[in-house]
Amino acid sequence: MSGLEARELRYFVAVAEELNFSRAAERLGMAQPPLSRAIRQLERRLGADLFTRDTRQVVLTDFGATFLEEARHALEVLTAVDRRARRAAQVTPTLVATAKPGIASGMLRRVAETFRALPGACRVEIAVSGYREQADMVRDGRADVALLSLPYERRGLDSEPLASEPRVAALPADHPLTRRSELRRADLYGEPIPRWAGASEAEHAYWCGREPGNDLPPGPVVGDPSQLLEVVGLGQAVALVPRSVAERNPRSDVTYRPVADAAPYVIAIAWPAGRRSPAIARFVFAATDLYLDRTLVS
Amino acid sequence: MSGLEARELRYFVAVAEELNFSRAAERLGMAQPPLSRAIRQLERRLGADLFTRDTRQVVLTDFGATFLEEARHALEVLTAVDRRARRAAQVTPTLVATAKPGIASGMLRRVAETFRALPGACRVEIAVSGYREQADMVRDGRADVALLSLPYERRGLDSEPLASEPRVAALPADHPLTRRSELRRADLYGEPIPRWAGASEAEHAYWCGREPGNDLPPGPVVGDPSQLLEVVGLGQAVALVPRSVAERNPRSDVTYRPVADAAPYVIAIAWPAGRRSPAIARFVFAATDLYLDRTLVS
DNA sequence: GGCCGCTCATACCTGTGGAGTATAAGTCTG
DNA sequence: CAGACTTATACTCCACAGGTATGAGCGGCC
Repeated sequence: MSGLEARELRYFVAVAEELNFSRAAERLGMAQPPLSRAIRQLERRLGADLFTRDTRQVVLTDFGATFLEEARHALEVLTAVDRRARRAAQVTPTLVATAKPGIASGMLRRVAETFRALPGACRVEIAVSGYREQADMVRDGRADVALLSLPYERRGLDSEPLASEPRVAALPADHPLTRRSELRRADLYGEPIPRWAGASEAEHAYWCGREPGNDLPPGPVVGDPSQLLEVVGLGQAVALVPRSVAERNPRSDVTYRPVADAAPYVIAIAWPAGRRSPAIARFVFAATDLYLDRTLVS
Repeated sequence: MSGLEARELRYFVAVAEELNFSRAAERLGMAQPPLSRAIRQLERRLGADLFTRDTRQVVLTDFGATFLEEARHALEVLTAVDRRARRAAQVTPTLVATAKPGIASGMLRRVAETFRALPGACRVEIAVSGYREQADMVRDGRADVALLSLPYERRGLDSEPLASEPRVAALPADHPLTRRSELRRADLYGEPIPRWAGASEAEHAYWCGREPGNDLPPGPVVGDPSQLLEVVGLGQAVALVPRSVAERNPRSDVTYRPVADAAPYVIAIAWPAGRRSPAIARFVFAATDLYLDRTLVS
């Protein structure tokens, strides 16, 4: 009756990931028998087996597989709460903000300055984050707010768009389309388009300038803008990039052309869903006050 | 180092709600001293006090207040995981679906029928739910999916719009506007408009036919459609209602008129964010297959 | 085929720490 | 100032998380 305990979830996830009680126990810094017992107890409490195990191998049941997602989610929330609380508990409470490297870090600095000028503002720390890592940092509590670009994975986040800029096509310098001064999305259909590493279907569709669900042209997988431009320069693909990226990366082997009907590049501020602490609220206010409804100038 | 435990959060929330260690302990079915100790320990682990207490009264610190929101959220997720897991563990796994009473329960029955015809479908239970309670039921795990109407509180939910119908103005029979055969939103500006009990600003703005943030006319608070129509019939307010509500409620003291530019009434299917279990996926598929892009006929 | 190596389960023991009881100590009230 | 309320402290206790030793099932291998 007493409800799930976080410890049980941590144990279960470890076993589910290792699919081996001994290794999982080692990872948890405990012995194997109590771990086996704890899992049995969890199974009794839930009312169904999580694993089918013989002495040779352990596999998740269907029920175990769905419960694994649930358990991971609950633990993610729990660690995020823990991290944010520990940060808020410090003698000098610190708001951690993060942004994608590049343009947004300039925006972020300015938002942070505005925030610090507000009454009741606290210390702000700007955390560096890898490409596309911002949303995860907010979700797992390593950061309180993030500037990130659409379309990002919104699950578990509240957000507010701040600024946008048009996207342009990056074409190999000798591509036939460079003869036109302006393109439309449809002109790129059929061209290979790079896929961002780890991008979801919806994100990839956005970068291709298409609606999700359509067949998407295959293309090389890239991890950052310079890789992307390299791939374009080599003639292996075409791509849609924010105009500011184009302006900061003039290359003789890449030609940029406006795309009239491409959805703009949007930068939004995001924070943990529903967690509008005073500090976060003030920071979001500072950001929207500075940028809302203004077009991003490169 | 070992991370937050659910038990600690339950204790903390109980004390924060009672603001009294003895009563909280009683509610938790335990004695007061261990509860005091547990809270002290939690405070040590987090690194700051949650309460300021003298022997006469207990009050939340600022830190405690923000942590209360966090703790409630984490516990909500945890209980939801628990409830869904226990349901999935049953010998006959059962998907629980809910909807607002009225039109949607008809839709829900049909979606459930379609779902049951799919290969691999499980048992479906249709849960009754109070007005505006559907989203909460999904969030706290009492239901797996819900049919609800926009704009609902999206936090923690994924959703897909299913059907829509136009909204019409409900006017007192002797109101001057009844002389016109069709209205526009602006015609209602300045009229008192009922406020749904518990509605957020954004929701209220939708029911007023206005953008959020504008000044909203004050009006009586109502809890269900019949209350709302009563208030309109008495001449105390005007309101926007879905056309089907108008058709099912002919009243001599209320006159309905189309409103050309009012945002339509939208019914969506919602499920726990990111938790796309096979059963939920199939149910959402059944719903979109039946209704997507069709206009709701009363 | 019998041995070995690997797994998880069972049995039993141990110690930590969560929870109980009794009581002190503080503060407001009449 | 006594009494009614609080929460905190000091202890005792025992449940249960966790450890150790060992059994038991299943393959692979010489």
